Amino acid sequence: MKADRTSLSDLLRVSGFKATSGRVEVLGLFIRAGRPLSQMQIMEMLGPRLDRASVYRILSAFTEAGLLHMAYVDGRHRVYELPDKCGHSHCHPHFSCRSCGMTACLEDFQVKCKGSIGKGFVAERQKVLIEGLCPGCKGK
Amino acid sequence: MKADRTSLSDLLRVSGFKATSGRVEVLGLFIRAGRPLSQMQIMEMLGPRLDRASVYRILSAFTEAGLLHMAYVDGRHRVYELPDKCGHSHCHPHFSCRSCGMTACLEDFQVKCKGSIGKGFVAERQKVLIEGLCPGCKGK
DNA sequence: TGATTTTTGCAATAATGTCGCATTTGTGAT
DNA sequence: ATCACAAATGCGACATTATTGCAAAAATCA
Ligand SMILES: [Mn+2]
Ligand SMILES: [Mn+2]
Ligand SMILES: [Zn+2]
Ligand SMILES: [Zn+2]
Repeated sequence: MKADRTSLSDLLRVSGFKATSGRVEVLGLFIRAGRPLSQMQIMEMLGPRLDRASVYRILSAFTEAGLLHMAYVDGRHRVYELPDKCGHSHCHPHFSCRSCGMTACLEDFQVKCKGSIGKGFVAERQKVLIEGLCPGCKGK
Repeated sequence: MKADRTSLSDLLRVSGFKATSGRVEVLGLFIRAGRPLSQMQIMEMLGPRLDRASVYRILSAFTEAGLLHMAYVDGRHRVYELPDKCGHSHCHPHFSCRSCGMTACLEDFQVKCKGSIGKGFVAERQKVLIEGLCPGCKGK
């Protein structure tokens, strides 16, 4: 995925957005990071160049437009990511380290659901989170 | 599970707690409800008999002691439940209706994870949430 | 009952997210 | 390049959820 300013601006306009500098920066962050990001992390990376409210509005707008997914909720933080690894009904699983808080996408991890969910229920999406220890925290 | 006041008090003391009236009431609510509950729901059920801060403290203390689990996060609400349907490494899946917000425990639903989670990672717990429509909301 | 320790209520504070509104910015037409 | 218009932003106020300090109250045990 190209991440230069022009490509980002084009992508934004194709998605129906004005290519404002804030939106270009936030989208670029996600593309360069290649991992889930929360509003707080984005603020830390961007510094005071973008207002808190604007970041929230950008994340909501991007999510509504399908440019981002809400990957999972980490404590009180909502964590977003590019949806390139997700299908319509299946957002891929994530891993979260209980020691350092590090998170990762489990792209090659398969989750099979067995059994009926119940009479009359319609399942549309599944969210799977694996908690444990990351390699860095494993050896204590 | 017996839910009379004496049994509840004994259970609390066995778990290392003083059997205060607030704790007896909260634990009794969970046992009688048989479903996940949030702090807000507890407050609504108990009325002004117990302070907000006390409910938060009771939920945290119960969870730390293993008397409760945090079942899942619903928007901004943390939802707790008795851990009687959960094993050490496997908290059973839950269902959440995207229309009415109704939630349910999927006790008979099995989730099989296939594939390695990755070199060096240690998986300790899995959290699975199925989103969709409940029977009441299914027919529109 | 009285001594001891824990828990509670209350109010203050924190953390996260939302909203209204004046100002600024991006865009497309001139 | 400039202009006009719609859309987005910054800012401050507000909302909601959760946490903390501390004096008062309650539970436990001798
Ligand atoms: Mn992911
Ligand atoms: Mn459950
Ligand atoms: Zn770690
Ligand atoms: Zn429903």
